[in-house]
Amino acid sequence: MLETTSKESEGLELIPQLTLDCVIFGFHDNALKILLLKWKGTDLWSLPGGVIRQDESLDEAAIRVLKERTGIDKIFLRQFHTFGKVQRYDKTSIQEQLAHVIDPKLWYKRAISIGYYALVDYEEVFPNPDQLSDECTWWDLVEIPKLLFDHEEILEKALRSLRLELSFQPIGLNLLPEKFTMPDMMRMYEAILGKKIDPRNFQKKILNSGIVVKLKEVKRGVAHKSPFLYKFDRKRYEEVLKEGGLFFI
Amino acid sequence: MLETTSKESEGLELIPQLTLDCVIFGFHDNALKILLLKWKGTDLWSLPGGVIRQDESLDEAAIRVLKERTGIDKIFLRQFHTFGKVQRYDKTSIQEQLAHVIDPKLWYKRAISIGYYALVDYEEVFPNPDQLSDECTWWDLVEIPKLLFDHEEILEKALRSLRLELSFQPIGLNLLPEKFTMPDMMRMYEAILGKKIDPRNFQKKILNSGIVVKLKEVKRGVAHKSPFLYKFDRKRYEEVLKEGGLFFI
DNA sequence: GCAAAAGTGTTGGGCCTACACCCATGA
DNA sequence: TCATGGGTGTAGGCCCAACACTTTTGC
Repeated sequence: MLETTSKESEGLELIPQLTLDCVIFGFHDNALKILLLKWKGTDLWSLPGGVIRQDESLDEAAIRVLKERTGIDKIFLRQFHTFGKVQRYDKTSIQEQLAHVIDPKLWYKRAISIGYYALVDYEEVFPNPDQLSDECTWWDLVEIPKLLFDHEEILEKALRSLRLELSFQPIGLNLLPEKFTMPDMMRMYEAILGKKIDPRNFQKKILNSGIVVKLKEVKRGVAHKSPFLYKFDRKRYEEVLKEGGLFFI
Repeated sequence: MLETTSKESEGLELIPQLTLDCVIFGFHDNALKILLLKWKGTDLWSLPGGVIRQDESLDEAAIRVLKERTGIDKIFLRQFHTFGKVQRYDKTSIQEQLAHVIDPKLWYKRAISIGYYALVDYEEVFPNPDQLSDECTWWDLVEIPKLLFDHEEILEKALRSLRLELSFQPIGLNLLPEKFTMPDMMRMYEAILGKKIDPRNFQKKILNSGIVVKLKEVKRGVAHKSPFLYKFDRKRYEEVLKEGGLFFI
């Protein structure tokens, strides 16, 4: 999270003391992944973030940040919380650690940050560092390093919100590729919820809801039995979303 | 929602362009009520709101606003959304309508507002207008007048969030008085959800959850059969909250 | 042929829904 | 005594959870 005027926004009018942070979720290798930035010349990691211009809405700012970091612009995005404690973290320590990147005098005395999370198709993302970082990398949820600022708290809350949303809405259209297998989808749910699911019950439930349709193809080239492919039925998916159709797994 | 430096905060350092709006829910006469302010010398209504001081957290600011309007300081409070479109409403029109109260030159060109909702015990509230309004009054949810700014949208979203929360958590400890009857509680649920509930099923469900205990008293002085009184079992209530115990009605 | 993952059905229990009549009280 | 709202039980269905073996494929 940038809490200073960054190079990319130089000369543009910004909303003072207001920033945003994005928790970008992807799914790969049967694990939930999160996109993190490594600060230049350090081994310090944080969530991607940005500032808000006077001429863009909060949602537009979040979309811009996501586009910059991932190359994707059609994105599932949710604002989940605004973080506004007076002392969100130890600023002095951060200023020292990042003094070689940002002049300590440029930090706001206080910043409020709006938290967004996004679900993206891992395969379509081209991670792209910003001017203050020299790496933008996917991290497995269970291997996340220590994060700067209050980003562990933000991540925690994003994950809780995602799990809640998953509990009463279909999710996944944005996390999975166009065609996917039922075990893929199930492992996505397992990764998000952090628990094992019974494959028979899962399949019944998903098929009953009608949000996916079975294709007349199987996935070839994988070892063992070839799994069927499915795709989302977008119309039905939207319907279930609108109904607020309960959807506990 | 104040979008200018108001008298009450004169001389205090504020976070620029950031405000907060509160949807304060109460329950009375079997109806869900909302606290609204009438702007001085007008018949224009809006939600109570305020600004955020540099030395207070967002939550503290919300608590301060609630305390000022209701006199209550132990309050059930939820941050539910941050509203940040570039043009949240027709500013020119608002500036004209309120020109006699606020110098049009003092308005921010744009303000972002953090939405909170609160559940309070109607009986304990002493509604108290702020410096810019001459009335602070409860309104029945189904009789709400047109609201200024984008406050109808904010109210709408607050209600959706409240209903969602009601669906998977116990609620009501803060809306009902110390002792209440089962029909009271049921009508509170009906008022929030906007639909009829079967009294037998409701009672079973609530008693099963263990969040209330039956007292050895009945409510006297009401016409017709005397209903039993109940009170919340706070310990069990907190437990169910933590479990995230599902709680659909 | 063997190892690994995919695919698939049934049963029991609990929970939710639907539904109607009697009772106590104040007026 | 009457009108009004409070209090209460049961039966059916649906959904959910638990559970294990066969099939297919690549190696």
